[in-house]
Formats: sequence, C-alpha cells, structure tokens
Amino acid sequence: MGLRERKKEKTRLALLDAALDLFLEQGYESTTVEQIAGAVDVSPRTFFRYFTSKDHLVLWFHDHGEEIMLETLESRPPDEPPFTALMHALRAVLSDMQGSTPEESARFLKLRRILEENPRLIGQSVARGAQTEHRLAELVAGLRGADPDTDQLSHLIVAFAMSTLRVGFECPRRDGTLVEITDRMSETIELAERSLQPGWDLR
Amino acid sequence: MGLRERKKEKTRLALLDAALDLFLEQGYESTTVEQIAGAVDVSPRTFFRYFTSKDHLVLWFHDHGEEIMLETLESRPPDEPPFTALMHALRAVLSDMQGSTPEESARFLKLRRILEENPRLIGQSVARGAQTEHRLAELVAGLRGADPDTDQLSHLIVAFAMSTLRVGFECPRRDGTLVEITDRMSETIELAERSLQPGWDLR
DNA sequence: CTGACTTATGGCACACTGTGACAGAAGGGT
DNA sequence: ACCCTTCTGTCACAGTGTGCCATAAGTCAG
Repeated sequence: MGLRERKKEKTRLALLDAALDLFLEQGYESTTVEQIAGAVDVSPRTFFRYFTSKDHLVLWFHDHGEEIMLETLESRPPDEPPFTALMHALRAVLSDMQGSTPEESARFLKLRRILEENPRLIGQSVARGAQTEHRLAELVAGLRGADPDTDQLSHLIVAFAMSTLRVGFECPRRDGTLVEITDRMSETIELAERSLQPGWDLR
Repeated sequence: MGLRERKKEKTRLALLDAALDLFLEQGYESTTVEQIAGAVDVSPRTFFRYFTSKDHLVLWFHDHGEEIMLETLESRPPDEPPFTALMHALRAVLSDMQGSTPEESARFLKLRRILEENPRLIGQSVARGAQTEHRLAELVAGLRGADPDTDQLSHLIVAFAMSTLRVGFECPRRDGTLVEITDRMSETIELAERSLQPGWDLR
C-alpha cells in the first residue's frame, strides 16, 4: 500500500474520530462540517470527498456490517434454510466486532452513545439498513428460487433477521462494554430463533 | 369548523397534491420547494409552515397510520397477546385504507409509486417507522409489565410487527389497485402469524 | 533527480433546505 | 366598527452539498 493510500486512510479516520468527539461534546446538530474539517486541518470541500454527507459519518459502520453479512451469506451451504443462514451472518458481524482493535471498539461505543442521543440518526441508520435489506432479499429469493419482486416470504425472512440485529443493537440502553453489548446481541439472536416455527422459512 | 381551518386544510392538501404530481413528473430530487409552493401560489416560507420539511410530504401518511395503530392498540383487551393485538392494529390500518375517499386512495397510490422510484425515500419512510416502533415498544412493554429499556422481547415483538407492515407495503412491486395492495398486505399479515411459535410473545 | 503523469486538495461560486424575526393582511368575535 | 388572534410574505441568514478549475502533492519512468 503506497503512501498515498495510507495518508487517505489516516485522514478518513481522523475526520471520523474528530467528528465523533465533537458530536459527543456539543451534539450532532450543532456540529458543523466546517468544525469537523477544521479539527483535521482540511477544507470542508475535502470532507465531502471522504464522506458523501454528514450523516454518512454515522452510517459508515453499516457499510462494513453489510459487507460481512453478504460475504457470510454467500459462503454458507446453499441448502441451508435462509433464516438460519442469516442468523449465521449476524453472528459473523458479532465476531468481527469482538475481534476489532481497541480503536475500532472505541469508535463503535461512541457511535452507540451518539445514536442513543439522536433519534433522528437512529432513523438514518435504520434507513441504511433498509437498503441492505433489499439487497439481502434479492439474495435470499435467489436461494429460494423465487422471484424477488413478488415472493413475500423472502422479504419477510430478511426483515425479521434485520429486526433482530437492530433490536440487539439498540436495546441495551445503558452504556456497557463491547462484550456486554455483543453478549446481549447474541441473546437476541437466540430469542428470535426460538420464536419462529421450525421450517417457517422453507415453505 | 371555521373558514380559517377549512382554508388551511385546503392549502395543505393542495400542497400535497401539487408535490406528488411534480415528484411523479420530474422526480423527487429535482423538484424544489419553490416549485411546489409556486404551484399553489404560496410563498416557500409558508410551505415550511405546513410541512416541516420536503421529506415530511412523503411521510405524512405514517403519522396517520401510527395514530390508528396506537388507538387500536389501546382499545384491545389488555390480556390479549401483544403480537396478536399488533396484528389487529395492522388490520385496522388496512380497513382505514379500504374506507378512504377516492382522493385519498389516489394520493396513496401516487405515493407508493414515488417511493418505489426513490430508494432514499423508502429509507426515510422506514426511519419514521422506527420512531413509531419505539413508541409502540413502550406501550407493549407496559402491557407485558416489563421495563421498556431492557426487555428485548417487547422490542422484538414490535419490530416483527412493523416488518410485516413494511413488507406488505413494499413487496407488491407492480402497480396495482388499492384493493390488490390491501389484499396483498393481509396475506403478509397471515404469513407472519403462521410463521411464529404459538405463545412466543407471552414468555 | 528530473520531468511527465496521475490524483488529491483548496477555493470559489452556486443551488437548495430550513429557520428566525418582523410587518402587514385576513379571519373571528364583540 | 373595533380589537385580537392567527396566518402570510419578505428578508436575512446558517448550513449542506456539488461542479469547476487551478494548484499542490504522490507516483513512476528514465
């Protein structure tokens, strides 16, 4: 990796960290892009080359999680029931989180606090999840050999899976360590699995 | 109802209809608030007194649906299983749609087309759903005698219910009549009910 | 190391959304 | 007719996000 790419990655993370800290200090709304860029000695114009919008800062982790889910899903045996496969994908996201560096964990925890304090951002985050959902639904429909446009069950399977992820992520209201959060999330996954009829995702 | 209120309601609907038509003609992004306001001979500033944002135009029906759901939920017998009660609330939304005037139906169908063409707006719509979800989760936690902050099942119950609504709303990709859509949505509701273990929402 | 290249950056102008403040117009009640 | 309340338009303004172009910095020959 050349100097150029390393520098870019450094700037991206510097912007991200500066932004997260500013959001926690003075709130999301009252932090301007100008401030964020200023804290990293970069022009506002450049900020928008790293993050397409202010919201994007808060959504970057979705991109990462989505990537993991899609990869996992493709590596599962094709005859596995779709919801089971999705639950494996969820667990893959969890174990990625558990294996993250201290910096990454810190970012994640800060992000959770910011989201808790800004309902509007939770919305944005959910909205991003909806896009992921759509891609996953197409994949699941493919697995089931169904038309992604009309097969309601494919969509329902994915929707339930993403709901599970979201509940696990949002539910532990009080601040906790990363381990506590991931533990909580795997409880949610088990709860969801126990709640559904065996084989519901096959017919 | 005085002349004043009637006039306000008229302006609100005029703005809404003008906006929906413009969105369909030239797309959501490339329609400006100035155009919408201009079409109704109103200043842009006034537009923002009727709708808090451009997005709000597309989200207004959520407010209506949420209202119905909350009302229905409160009128259900308190010992009814929460998910069952939520499914009744969903059906209440459907029957409200079926009983709507031709103008309202037309708006609804236009809105669906606009949402189909603008994934970003689907996101916004889902995000609004997330807020509703939170309110509902507190209500359900109350029914279950649980702490809304920590009881994951309450959140999961509501999340699954809202997923059902959303899948029903989004899934019938092809344009259809209102009746076709509501029929499709009640199929989705039944599908969800069949997929879950009996009593999953009680323990 | 020099020059030619590719790519990132900064600065500028600009369109658009959304808000606060104030003055004037329009409805409502007496 | 009067006052009072509420709605409206105008203006000014902060902030987000984009296109464009000149310049600076990284890259890669030779």
